[in-house]
Amino acid sequence: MKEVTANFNTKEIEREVQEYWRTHETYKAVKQHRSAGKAFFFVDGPPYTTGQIHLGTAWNKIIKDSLLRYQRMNGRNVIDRAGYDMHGLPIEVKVEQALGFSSKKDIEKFGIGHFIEKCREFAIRNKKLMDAQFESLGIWLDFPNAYQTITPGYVEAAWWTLARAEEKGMLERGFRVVNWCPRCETAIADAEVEYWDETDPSVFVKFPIKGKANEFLVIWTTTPWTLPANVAVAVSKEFVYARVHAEKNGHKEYLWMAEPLIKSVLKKGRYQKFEALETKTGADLVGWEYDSPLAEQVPLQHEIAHRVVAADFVAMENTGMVHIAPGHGWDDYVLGTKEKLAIVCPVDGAGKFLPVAGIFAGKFVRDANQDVLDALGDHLMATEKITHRYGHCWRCKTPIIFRATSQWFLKASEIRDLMLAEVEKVTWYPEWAGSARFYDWIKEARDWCISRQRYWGIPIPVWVCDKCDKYRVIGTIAELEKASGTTVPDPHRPFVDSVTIPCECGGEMHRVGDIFDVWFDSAVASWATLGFPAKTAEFEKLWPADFITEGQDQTRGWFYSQLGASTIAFGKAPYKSVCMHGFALDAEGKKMSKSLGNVVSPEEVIAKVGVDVLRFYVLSTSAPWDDLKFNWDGVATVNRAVNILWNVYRFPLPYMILDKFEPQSKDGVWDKAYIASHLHELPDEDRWIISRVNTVAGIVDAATKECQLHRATRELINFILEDLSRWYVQLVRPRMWLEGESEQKRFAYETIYYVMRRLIGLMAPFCPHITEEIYGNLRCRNDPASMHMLDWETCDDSLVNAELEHAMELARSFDDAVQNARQAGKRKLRWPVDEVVIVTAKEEVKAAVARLNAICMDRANARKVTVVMGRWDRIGWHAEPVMKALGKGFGKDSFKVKGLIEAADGNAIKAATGAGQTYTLTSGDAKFEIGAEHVTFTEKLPADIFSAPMEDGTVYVDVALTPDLEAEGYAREVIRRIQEMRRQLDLAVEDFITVDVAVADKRICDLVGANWKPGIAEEVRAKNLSLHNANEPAASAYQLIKEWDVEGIAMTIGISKASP
RNA sequence: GGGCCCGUAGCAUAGCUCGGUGGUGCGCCCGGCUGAUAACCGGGAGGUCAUGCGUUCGAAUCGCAUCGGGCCCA
Repeated sequence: MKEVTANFNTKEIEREVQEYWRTHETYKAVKQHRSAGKAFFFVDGPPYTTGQIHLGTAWNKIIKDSLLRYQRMNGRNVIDRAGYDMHGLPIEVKVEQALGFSSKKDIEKFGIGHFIEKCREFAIRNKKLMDAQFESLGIWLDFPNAYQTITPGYVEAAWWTLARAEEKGMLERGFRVVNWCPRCETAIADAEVEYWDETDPSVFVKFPIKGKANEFLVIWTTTPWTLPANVAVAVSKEFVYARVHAEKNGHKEYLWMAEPLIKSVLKKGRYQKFEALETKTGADLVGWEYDSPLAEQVPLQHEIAHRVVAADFVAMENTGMVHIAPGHGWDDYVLGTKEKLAIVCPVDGAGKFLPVAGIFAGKFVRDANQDVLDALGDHLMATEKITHRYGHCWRCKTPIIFRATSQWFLKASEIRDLMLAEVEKVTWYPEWAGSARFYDWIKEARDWCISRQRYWGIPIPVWVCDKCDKYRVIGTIAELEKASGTTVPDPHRPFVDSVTIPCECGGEMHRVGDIFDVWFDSAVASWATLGFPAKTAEFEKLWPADFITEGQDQTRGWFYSQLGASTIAFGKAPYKSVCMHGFALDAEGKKMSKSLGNVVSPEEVIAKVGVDVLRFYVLSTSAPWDDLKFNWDGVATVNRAVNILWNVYRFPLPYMILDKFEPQSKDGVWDKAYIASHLHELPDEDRWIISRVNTVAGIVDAATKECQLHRATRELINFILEDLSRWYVQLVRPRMWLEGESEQKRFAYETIYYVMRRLIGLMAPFCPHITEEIYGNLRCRNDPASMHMLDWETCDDSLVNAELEHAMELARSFDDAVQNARQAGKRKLRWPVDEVVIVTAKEEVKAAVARLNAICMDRANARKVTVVMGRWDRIGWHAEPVMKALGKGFGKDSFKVKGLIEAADGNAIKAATGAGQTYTLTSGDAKFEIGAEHVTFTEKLPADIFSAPMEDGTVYVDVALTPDLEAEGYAREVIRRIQEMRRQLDLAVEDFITVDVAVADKRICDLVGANWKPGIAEEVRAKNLSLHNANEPAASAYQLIKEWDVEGIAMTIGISKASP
């Protein structure tokens, strides 16, 4: 053991500990140590390689690390491979920006191969940056061996999974409407669409009814550019529609729309007169034919037979008639398929109209809105603006469009029930994350469009014959090599694009151009990380995962994508338990974002308070599943608690070292059995703190098992502050100062040692650095080299004494009350008091005070601490007049009587009225008879007695001084000042001094001199002490002379270090 | 528009499952200790428990509605 500095420098300690771990390969050694244990298969949700971790990412990994360290200490062989998500559009967009590209044409010109190389470099560079950031957080995951979604083996896992989907008929090639980003020129998943407000046109358009002159259907839309793709108008069967005769500026026409909406629509169209002529239900309208108002300008529209159809999604708003373009809307598409409407999409991947769109050809769709309105001419009935929520591409923020294209789908909707059944088998923390949130999300599951028309991703392993259109899904690289007769060194684009497979029909199969949705990459992580399908042994042994934990945003993300892929491939959930955690927000509960300028980075926190404090803070400040409102005050509070831990640890070290203390050990290994075998000899405070640390261990263990990390860490912080620092250390201090060999001191050392070892064991999963540092200093010669190799210890019931814990709680409550009462009586703690009395009705309190009497006396600085059951006879009564009764009984003498009652002996009045008699008050000649109705009583304390409530009782402190008490009080004042001066001279604890004390007041001087000279000399380690009455400073030359004012008495004290 | 979570002193939170005088920490004010000392400890002030309605003898807690924040969805 060595002494440690008072300046608790977390950063320095953490740097040293991490350096120690590095040079001793501690992580590896710990893994080796647990390698024979039962496996605990954890799958790291792969962060996307953006290069910069934020507070939320740090929190995520801290939760993982804490729980995994807990599992390791419990003997589990933890599969802890880290992972990174390294493909996808976000990286492509970053690289495009770096290269100054604005469209896919730029990429194709640059060369797909070159572009992918840039993306790969970007991903790998960022992965390395993030490795370092995670490791600086003390995260013990296998980073050097992290799974990366870009490796051939990983790609193969995705291919294999798709092959299973095809086998089971879950893969579908479909011409369907998808969310489409016109800038990225790719389909994007529902999950990749972000919504915010956009302002768009809101227009009412007249469609001429076939064969009826001057008669129209009125529809409403916010996307005029979809009108060139209109094929139908939808109505609700139940709604009532009306034929309206409308007149505007002398022009008359007939309009059809939902009857309840006539007024609002015609007002918008600025019609001066209108009149409903007849009504029909929607069902009656079905089958009506109409012409497109754009037939002239758009050749495509000539081909289409437009008609009215019924749909259940039509709402009673706008006109009650909905424009249907099955190529540009999801509902439209579904309806179009059902009604066998033409599904037309005259828009290319870049969002520009094709030649079939006639006059609009080449125009970008959103720019074409005005052109369409112009082209509508008289058919445009009204136009205004509307601001509504609109979808955008998650990466480039471009407003999306809906576009019917040929895509690949996994039929997730067909396995919905199986997924729901699997979700119920998973253990969720908290329970509602699964039963409510995730469950509801899966109920809505739609087919999953997995194809993207991009470059940096896992190529979809589907080869299509250019002759017979038959397709084949390739499951492994070996299979591809065999089928194609080519070696495949890298399964990425563009290389795989050039690999062809001969078809049975004699034609040649080419790979489809698409890559996977990047969410599919991480979806296969639980088996890809085990090297499956190339290797199967580990998979068979370990899969599915024992545990995963991620943020609540992953409900729709990784929790779902994994479940979907796994249910398709294996028919079951890929994880057994899931902890869903919250989001890291700023102090106001707002999302941290660069634009708001409220971002706090983990580095910033670490720079101020260190890693362990950050870890302890994020774990203790909120429940994992609640959002974390980051707050610097909270960080400072946790920092203080950790600092107190450091002080508690540091405090006994100098004494232990001075006494060459070694804890009981066997063969150089700490033997904690000492505590159990000596328990009955230990003083109560030792037995109490031993009991407490075990009780706490039980709570921490139970909480951690249930992912209640906030409860575990709060319990620990509370133990450090309340039990250790504020109580045990205060009680045990005098025993540290005992000279020479002493059993009591030895007990204190062994107890402190035990408690510290147990405490750092409990804290190790959460604060791995400071616990390692303390352990490194405390450990015995042959103890394991690292704290993290020790086994987890929960509560040892044989060391718990609930009765003693409760008794001590009462003693603490007593202590608080005494301090409170002393404060009221203005008697400092340094001054002894004669007696403290506790009045209580509870036997428990009496027993506790009897058992812990020495502690109570010491804490109260009292000569006696006694318990009175029921009522203490020194408490008197004070009578208070009841004016209402006095007025009735004494009339105009009331006020006189009031004064008399207040001045009278309350005890006497109470005795008389309590016995049913009256009490006579006299004033001059007047006599007044006081009855029970005239007075109420309050307690009256004798002078010098002050009280304060404690748990189940009241504490009374007698602060009256006797010469004896006064002598000790002054003696203590003198001692304190000499000690203060010792410190000023920077003397060592064991140094001796010579002292001269000149006291200006003769009475005080004699009082103290009579009995206290030896006591003072001993306390301050004085070889010579002279105490004399004088008004002048002592003449002799002392190293330090100071004048003091002690409670109004002038004293001059000189001290010097004595020669040894 | 829908699902889930959250709202308790200046700040951060416990209590809510299962109704019975709202605790704690930080900060603030006052004090103590002085062999943990740039440390430690005690006391005090500070609350419409987001708002409203309801159930109940009694609601922070149960129900409904509204408002605000977060995540997700349409």
